[in-house]
Amino acid sequence: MVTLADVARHAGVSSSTVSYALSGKRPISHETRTRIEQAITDLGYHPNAGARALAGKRSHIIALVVPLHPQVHVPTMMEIAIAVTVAAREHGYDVLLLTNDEGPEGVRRVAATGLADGVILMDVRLDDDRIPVLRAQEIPAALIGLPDDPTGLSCVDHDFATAGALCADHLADLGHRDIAFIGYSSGVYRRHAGYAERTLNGFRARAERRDLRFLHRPCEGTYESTAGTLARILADRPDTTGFVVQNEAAIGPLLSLLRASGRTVPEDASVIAICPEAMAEQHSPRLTSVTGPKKDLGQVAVDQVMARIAATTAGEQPDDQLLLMPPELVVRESTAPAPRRL
Amino acid sequence: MVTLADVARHAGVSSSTVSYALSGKRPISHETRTRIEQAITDLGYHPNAGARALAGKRSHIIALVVPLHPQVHVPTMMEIAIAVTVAAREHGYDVLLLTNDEGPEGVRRVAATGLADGVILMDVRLDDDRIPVLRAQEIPAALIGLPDDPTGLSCVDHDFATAGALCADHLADLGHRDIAFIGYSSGVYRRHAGYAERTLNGFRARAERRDLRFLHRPCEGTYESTAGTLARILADRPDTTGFVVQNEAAIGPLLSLLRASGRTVPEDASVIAICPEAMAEQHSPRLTSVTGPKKDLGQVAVDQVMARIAATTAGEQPDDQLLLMPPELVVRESTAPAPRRL
DNA sequence: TTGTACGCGTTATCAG
DNA sequence: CTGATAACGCGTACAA
Repeated sequence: MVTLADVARHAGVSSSTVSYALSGKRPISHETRTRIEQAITDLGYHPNAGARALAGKRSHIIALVVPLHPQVHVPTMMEIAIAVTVAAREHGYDVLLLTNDEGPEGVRRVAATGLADGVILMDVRLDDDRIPVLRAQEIPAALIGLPDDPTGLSCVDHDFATAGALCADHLADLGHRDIAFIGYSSGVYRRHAGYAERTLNGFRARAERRDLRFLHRPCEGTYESTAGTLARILADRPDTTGFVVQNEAAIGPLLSLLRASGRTVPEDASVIAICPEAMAEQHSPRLTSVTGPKKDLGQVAVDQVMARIAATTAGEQPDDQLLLMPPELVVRESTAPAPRRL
Repeated sequence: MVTLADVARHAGVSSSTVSYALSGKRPISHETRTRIEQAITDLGYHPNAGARALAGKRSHIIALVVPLHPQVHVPTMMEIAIAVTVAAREHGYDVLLLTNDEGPEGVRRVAATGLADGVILMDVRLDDDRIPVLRAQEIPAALIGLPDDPTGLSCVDHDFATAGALCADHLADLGHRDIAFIGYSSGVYRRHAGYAERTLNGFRARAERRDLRFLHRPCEGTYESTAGTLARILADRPDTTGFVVQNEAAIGPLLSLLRASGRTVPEDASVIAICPEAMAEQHSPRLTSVTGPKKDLGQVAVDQVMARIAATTAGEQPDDQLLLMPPELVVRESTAPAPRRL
């Protein structure tokens, strides 16, 4: 293995000079700098990560904790994970993947051993048991999701309440009066996943203000459960003309079932989905949707941890950030004015 | 920070004794062992990862390289990633997530800096440019996928050729004569993703032996592209009664479209999917499918890298493993004997 | 602008 | 069974 000392010898300088040349923490004359660079490529030097972590007290690694049995949409999760990884690299950081089966202990472990300089938590529950660990370890952290007490933490999430409200407004504007909200499986609501509750609350509040009658139905998302859900909705409220879907998996089945029941979208029924754009574009008809912002949550979370790491390194108290990113309503082909009552 | 020396002092032993007590690399008397354990919990000691990596020459980290813009099914990818992470933990290893936008350079980087002790590559192409790097760096590696030259490497993948053959056999056994194979988007075939080609070849060979007439059509998987694909198939071969689908995204649309065209599954048309079991169960009717084995590819890949790391550590030449895991045909509700010709 | 020298926390060798 | 002690490779305060 080629060490920094080897490079120093080859370039005829001291090892500290090489170190500083690499870190840029003090000025180096143009000449010695080029000699050092030459030596580095000649020898094929790569700094040793372990030694760097030991001496520098920073591992240049952040941990990303992903849910083990994701109730959330997996591709969305993966997209965030990838965005985190790419964004971290731009800060010279690598990403350690942790699954939630280690539980809070996993977070404690990577923090206490110094394996990670910071942590990003996905799929945060309102009362999340990993949060006390973050506080106790005083490790820089960012949450993707919103716990019920975010003090001392940086958080980022979609503004799901607004997303719900946008759906209600859009359907109300089109003259729909009876709306069905098809949500995630009931387990998600029971687990107190914040996003599900917040969407529903935002929708409910706006729906009431706009004098909408509505039904909320959890749904597993399989074809059969969606069929059951839809049947119950139509039995309970035959006049339902507007559908809001938050369960990505239920979208395909729902469209299929509406068609099968003789209802044409959007002439007989309007459907609005809370989902990524790509998914909205993929269906037929293309779906009117409420979608998160362009700038990825993962990217924001990385910026937040980096800010906290920087502050901690500087001996300062990092300040808490709380970012709820506004969603956008994109009108496509699946919503239209409510049909006239017969 | 609590160090090993602190523990030693507190327990009244030398630091080397503590180190050995933890690693188990030499016998420790029961009494001192308990004193040490006591001290560790009293002080809340956690070994420092950087120091461990530096002194021990092993980081206890493996890198997992995931595709950036996955042409493959994302949930399947995520499942593998999670399986890798869990399996690695059981060996005392953590997983570093690398995306492919760093290209071969990313692999070089983590290997050369000693950040990772081993590498697992996903979405391996037949002629993959990361493989030369693995060979040059002599880093323990396992590939999920099959390159055209696997010498010096350990590989694991589904036996896609057999999967294709099983599909052909099952439909032939049921008396179908005209089959359509709906595959991944054409880009996948152009990229020489081994799995797509191998499935098709396996299917083709068996289909010819069984005197089947068949059509292969790439498909993007959106509702509209699937509609186009199906229309072309039925125009070209109106007598087609059997469908093999390898594109997960196309399954939902295909079922929907067959229904819309007045064809009942399985009475008028049989559909067999090459996909995970959960997905096959999710559709209506539940799909006859060819599915990978229970034991996860990720788990196997981890075992393979661990074996190579162990061999390398012992100064031995690791032996190459090549594991093609046999798929299973599960008959469900979507296939039936071919309809009589009218 | 450059060099010297020490410390980071563990592992492993060599004595006892 | 246990203790000293020398690496491991790099960062940085201090000195020049």
